[in-house]
Amino acid sequence: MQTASPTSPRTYHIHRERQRRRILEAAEKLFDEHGIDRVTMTEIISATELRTSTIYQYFSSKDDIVWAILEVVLADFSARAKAAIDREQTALAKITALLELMADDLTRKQAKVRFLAQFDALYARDWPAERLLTLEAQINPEGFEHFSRLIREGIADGSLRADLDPKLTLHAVINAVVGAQRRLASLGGRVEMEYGQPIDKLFRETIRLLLLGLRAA
Amino acid sequence: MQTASPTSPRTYHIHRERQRRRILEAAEKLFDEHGIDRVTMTEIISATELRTSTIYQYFSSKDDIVWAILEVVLADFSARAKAAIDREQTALAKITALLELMADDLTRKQAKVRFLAQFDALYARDWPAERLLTLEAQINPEGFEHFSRLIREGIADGSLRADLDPKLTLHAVINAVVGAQRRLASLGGRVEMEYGQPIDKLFRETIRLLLLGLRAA
Amino acid sequence: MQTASPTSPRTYHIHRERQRRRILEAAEKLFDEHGIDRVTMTEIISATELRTSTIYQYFSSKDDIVWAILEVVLADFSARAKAAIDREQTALAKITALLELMADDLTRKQAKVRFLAQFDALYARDWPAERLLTLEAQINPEGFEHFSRLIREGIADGSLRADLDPKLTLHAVINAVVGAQRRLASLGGRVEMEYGQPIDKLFRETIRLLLLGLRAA
Amino acid sequence: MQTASPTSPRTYHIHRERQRRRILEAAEKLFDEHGIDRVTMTEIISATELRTSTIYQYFSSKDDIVWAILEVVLADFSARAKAAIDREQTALAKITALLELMADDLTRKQAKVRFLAQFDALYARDWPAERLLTLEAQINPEGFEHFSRLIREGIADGSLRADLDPKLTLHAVINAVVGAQRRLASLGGRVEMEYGQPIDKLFRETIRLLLLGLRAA
DNA sequence: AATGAATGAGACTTCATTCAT
DNA sequence: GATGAATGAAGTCTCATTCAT
Repeated sequence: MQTASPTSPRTYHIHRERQRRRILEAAEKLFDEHGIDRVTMTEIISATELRTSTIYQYFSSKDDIVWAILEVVLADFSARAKAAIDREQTALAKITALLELMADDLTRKQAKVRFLAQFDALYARDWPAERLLTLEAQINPEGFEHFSRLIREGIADGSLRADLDPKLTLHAVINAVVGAQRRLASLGGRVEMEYGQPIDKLFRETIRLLLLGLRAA
Repeated sequence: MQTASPTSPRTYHIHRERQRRRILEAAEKLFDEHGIDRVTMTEIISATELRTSTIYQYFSSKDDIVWAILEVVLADFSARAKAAIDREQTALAKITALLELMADDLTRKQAKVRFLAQFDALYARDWPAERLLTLEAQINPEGFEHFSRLIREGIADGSLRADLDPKLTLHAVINAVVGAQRRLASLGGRVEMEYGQPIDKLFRETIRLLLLGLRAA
Repeated sequence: MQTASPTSPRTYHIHRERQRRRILEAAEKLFDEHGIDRVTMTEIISATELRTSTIYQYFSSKDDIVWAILEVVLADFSARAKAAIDREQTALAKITALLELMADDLTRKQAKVRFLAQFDALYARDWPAERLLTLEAQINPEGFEHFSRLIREGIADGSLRADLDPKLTLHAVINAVVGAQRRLASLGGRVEMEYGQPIDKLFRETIRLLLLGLRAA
Repeated sequence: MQTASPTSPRTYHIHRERQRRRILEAAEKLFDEHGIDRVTMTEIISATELRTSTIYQYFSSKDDIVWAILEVVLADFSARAKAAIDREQTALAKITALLELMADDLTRKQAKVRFLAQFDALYARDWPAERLLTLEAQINPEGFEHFSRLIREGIADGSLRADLDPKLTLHAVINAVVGAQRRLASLGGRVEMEYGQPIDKLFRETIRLLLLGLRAA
């Protein structure tokens, strides 16, 4: 697919950016439909209407594409999470807002959650852990420090139980919620078949119980 | 690789069973070390010291091997779960026992949990959901009926909060706990790196919070 | 499939013969359904309810089975052909009877004709021509001598054109008729689709024209 | 095997076409020497001096190659047949020309005839009949209509017997002639051994008799 | 006579990626 | 920047047959 040949450096840049995005979108769609590891470069290429070798001018490998998508998805979530948290006052309200955001995403952006689930599974053994840490640090420079602080604030403001461990509790909650959310997104219709309950009801019940567990008596 | 030649029909059967198990064990080990989808038949074959064609006399495909392992793992867990639950009296105690069993498995049988995590991820899009349902039905004929009953009993015996939904709550808990457990097993050392906390502490904290959420006030 | 263990030599023989026939029948059915070369030993074996290695006690190879079937089919046809020819007086009537027998077989024993077609195709490059010649000599010791004689008789009795070549004509006719018959049997429904005419009408028209060509004016 | 590197789009196309033909020729030669089904991809590949994966850039499967050869062979024959027929005036002369063309092919292009014979035999049960019909329609859009017309013309111009059936006769003749021709090509030397007559004499005698049968008295 | 187990020798493809222009 | 051609390296599975009992 020939695009009008660009002339100025400015046009070059715009063109390149558009192509890049086109590739990413095609890949994301395919990843969601068939699973990351079951999508071949050839498929991405034909969905993009570029030629095989052209794509390698934009991304140096299939992994590169996956990571580029991850970056976008994580950055987007992180920004929204920050906004949601900042809108609230008490620590409990902040945590609640965060978890509710995840519930919304499960309903409204299920494909993206599924992508993250696949990413975890596939890459759990492959990457040097640093690569993800670097990416996270870059997106969310504060890191997990934030969590400890939130728990301490909550104990202080009386919204959370006093016996929680600042360095542990919120990590445990996040892990469980992320695990639950991604499992539901991955299994999709299968869970509903097995459990006889819609995905979002299940997830919201999980959140409710965890918050009950966190809340000061 | 010639094994001592069997003679009677009885011996035949024993021999066959032993070979089968040998294959399964080799495969399981490899799956755990490199990930189900990254293990090739060729690798399984050379780990088994059987010839290619011999393996196919026992299992008709790689998938077949995966499902056979799944069956063993699920059956084993199911039996232990039943035993653990039966030892307890109140509903809360039963649920606690179940979750604690999962914590034990995470510590002591991490490889198996990781296998299950990979299975879910890989097969989420592949299998006809029925295949798993059939397998589960066969292993645990009672199915999820049990969960509803447990919640009802717990409300009755005063060990659980009165506002729980028998058809929903325990399913949500199980999904969250399974999601958390498998995520921890999959990510392994990476979680510790990221969260600065050992896997089992994180998981036990998750359980503690959920039980707090379930418990009658 | 265990058959009551035979005791006397007599019983042995009967048993062996029955097994042999069972194998042959199963194979012939499969050959017709899927094509000789597409049927595997495994399929024949499971159709027979014998064990893999048992079959090799009866036939030393797949080829062996094919040839054994061929023998039966050819012998049967040869016997009927001889009978049909002997019933007639003039050479033309004898030839007509022979061709009509082939038309009957095309209609009533299409599967067998198809088998012969496949045999020709498959074995055209494989066997030492002698093997077939030997078989034919054994079934029909007179061989193609017969044909020359028939033409000569026909010229003498005035039923055939005088300008026919005893050493050539009937061979040409037989080749054409066999070619036509087997082609129709192989292509089956496809010919009807392509030509819009039923198989046996096509074949009988072929015969009619050839006989018109042979007949004295 | 690197071929002189192409440059312009024009050159690319020529290069591609040449490679394609090279593959087809190598395959056809092998098919003729050993039989379609006994030739493996590996053999075709090493005959072509291309790498495995390169071949698959040109043809997606062995079947694909077979069909591509078929297309060429049929198109070539069809063109020559049309030319031969168009050169003649009476229907009988046209039919004679067609049959004589087939006799020439049997002598001069025996390998191609053998290919067709094998194709029929091998694919008789496999293809969706439509695939061949489509191919034929594309090569010879007029189809079998032509045959009916020829017979009608011949009856009108007095060159053919009046009692022929326009919808049947020529189809029957073609089937017989094709059957005879392919059988002779397939069995090759074997026929001569069995019948003591050279292939082309046998075939020409067949034609002569059929034409005698068709001709007005 | 029957049979369980084993296997050598391949068959057909697939896929991410690179090179040269 | 775009692209046509090429490819190394695997990967999964099949099948007729034999051997030892």
